[in-house]
Amino acid sequence: MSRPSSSRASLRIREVAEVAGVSPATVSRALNGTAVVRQATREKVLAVVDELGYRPNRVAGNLRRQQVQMIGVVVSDIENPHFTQMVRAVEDAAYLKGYRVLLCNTDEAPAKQREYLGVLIAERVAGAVISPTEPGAPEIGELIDHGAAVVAFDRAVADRRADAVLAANADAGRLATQHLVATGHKRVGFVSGLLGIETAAGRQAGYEEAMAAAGLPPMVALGDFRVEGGRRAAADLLARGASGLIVANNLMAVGALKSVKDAGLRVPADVSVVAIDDPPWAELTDPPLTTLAQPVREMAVAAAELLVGRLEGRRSRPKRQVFSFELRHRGSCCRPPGAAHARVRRSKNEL
Amino acid sequence: MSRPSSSRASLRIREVAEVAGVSPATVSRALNGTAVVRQATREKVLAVVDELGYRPNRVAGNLRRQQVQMIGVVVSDIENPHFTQMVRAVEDAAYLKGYRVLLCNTDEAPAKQREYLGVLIAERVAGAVISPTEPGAPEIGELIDHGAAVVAFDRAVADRRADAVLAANADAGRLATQHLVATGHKRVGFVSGLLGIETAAGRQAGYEEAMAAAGLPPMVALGDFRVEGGRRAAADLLARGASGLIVANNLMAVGALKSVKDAGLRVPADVSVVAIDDPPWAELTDPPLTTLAQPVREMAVAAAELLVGRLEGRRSRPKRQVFSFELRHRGSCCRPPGAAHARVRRSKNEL
DNA sequence: CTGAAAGCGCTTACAG
DNA sequence: CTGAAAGCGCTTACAG
Repeated sequence: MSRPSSSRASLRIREVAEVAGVSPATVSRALNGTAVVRQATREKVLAVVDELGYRPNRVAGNLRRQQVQMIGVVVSDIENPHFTQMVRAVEDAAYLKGYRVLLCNTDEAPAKQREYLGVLIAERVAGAVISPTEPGAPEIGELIDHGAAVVAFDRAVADRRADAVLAANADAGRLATQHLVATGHKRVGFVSGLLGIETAAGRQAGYEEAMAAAGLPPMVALGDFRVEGGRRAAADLLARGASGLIVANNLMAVGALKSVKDAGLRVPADVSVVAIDDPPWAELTDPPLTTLAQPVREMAVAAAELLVGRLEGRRSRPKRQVFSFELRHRGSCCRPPGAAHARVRRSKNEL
Repeated sequence: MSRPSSSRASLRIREVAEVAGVSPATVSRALNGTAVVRQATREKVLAVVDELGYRPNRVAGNLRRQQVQMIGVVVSDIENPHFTQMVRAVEDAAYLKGYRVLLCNTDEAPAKQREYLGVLIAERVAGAVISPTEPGAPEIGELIDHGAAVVAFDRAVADRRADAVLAANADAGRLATQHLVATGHKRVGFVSGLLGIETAAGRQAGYEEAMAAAGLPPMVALGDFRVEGGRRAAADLLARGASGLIVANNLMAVGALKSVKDAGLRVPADVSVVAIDDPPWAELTDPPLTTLAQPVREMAVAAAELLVGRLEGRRSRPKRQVFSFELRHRGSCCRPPGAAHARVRRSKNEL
């Protein structure tokens, strides 16, 4: 049982050494197990450490060892369930390996990304998982120059030295489109994400390709990967007569569902909806949402493993892993309202 | 425009000083603005810094300054939307003040909490926002001994020197109960949280008090604050004939809704449900969920402000702020099935 | 197996 | 306004 003195806060390794009757070097060795220490000496030291409540100052250790057991996680917004899951999985893996997680939200703002990357460089973190807003930011290369292991998540980075864990975004757009087309839809609208973001562009490209292959004209409305933009874009597409909606991410799906309701329409009777991303609430909506799910957890684990692999010194050429989406059939798609169905129907009541 | 040399990674302040023709002290002063530097000198220094791509090593600075601009955020699980919101709001406030956020998930495991608190002490963080799993852990006091500002969030800590931002949990239990009782329910069940967690205990106490005041017998089933425990506990209460369910947190609400569905019952026709916590998906469920919402964002901002206040040196006796819940009427409550209604009704279809 | 000494890369009294 | 020197608290070659 430790019974720390009240002044433990200012304790340095020297005090511990004096009390234990050894040198600071021996205390360090006993504590870190970095060299052989006589059993009795070690026990004495540890007893004194415990008794005094000594807590080695890691900041000093980090400087001396030229090593910081910390990794940065850079995402647009941890409140996006996609990134929440990712961050959690990375934290788990990091924790097991003795690394800490520094959380950085960029809000898709290049300036904020740059600033946070600057912080990661300055703090000399051992590595970073980055879902870049600006994939070509020079700070990413700088971070790598400084010896950090970098894994791009969701979106590639320009620097070729980084590992990457990506999802097959074009496939997602294509699969969603093919699903709606096969169900009988001809007027399939796409609620797109922020222009210039790789995941958004890929998903849209897959959609356009599949529409072209089906001989159908594309209908795209620009969203912003957020709830409100999704609502507006979906409203636009509904006004243009879309009977099926593909929504490029989970936040915009919330907006799109609202928009359908606002228009007095019903899912799926009047409008079929497929969302890309599979948030935890997809099963809870009315009706449950058909989605294209990416294996976020697996992807995060892969990212963490790539990172830890490099942190532990395994060298190899940069790796790029691409994960597949999976269509999860739930209740938000059916045949479009045709001859047998009224085009627009009022929702029964709002409750 | 900077055109950094390829060896910028190993640059130290000394090299910069040599190139600029000044001493390291002057470079430091020019960079930090901690003392007056002649205009021309400063410009020369900054030009060289930019040209060489010099990035001061913050680990060294932290050690020298005896100050780390980092705060720890300790929660059970960032995937719980309640904590996701909290962490995000704290990160925002921290970012504005120049502090970084170290993310710590404890999974309600005292051992993990202790280990992470040990990390925060060792890293000599400036402060921490803690939603404790073990409110009496000695590491909390140690952290404060080491000069860190500590704010307890959601749950109080034993150490009296910490600030606290809490919610009126007993009120939440009471309000939920009174709402169901006023709606006509007599068999109101309570899906409780983990025994020993303050928020769980408070919410349950409010429920029991309100039931007693209404002359009704309490019906409690033990959950665990997670989805699966909520499902089991709700199933138990339904089997015992509950017509109304109060669920002690948002994760268990997901389980409780599943459980109602599994039993072939419908919300609210057969069973009314009130959830404590107001997750983002509460509006999306079928029907939308009536909840007791706490102002998480406001609470997180309050926590961050208390923290920053102490970090910036404002001393005062520990503060304790208690926030109120608000009943958000949505669609998951109505009169219990009485003479006019069949007790059990099959759900129409599952789709 | 252990200690004395150097040094990680900064910042900051101190002196001028 | 600027520089030389000390020192933050560790860890680790080096010597014994």
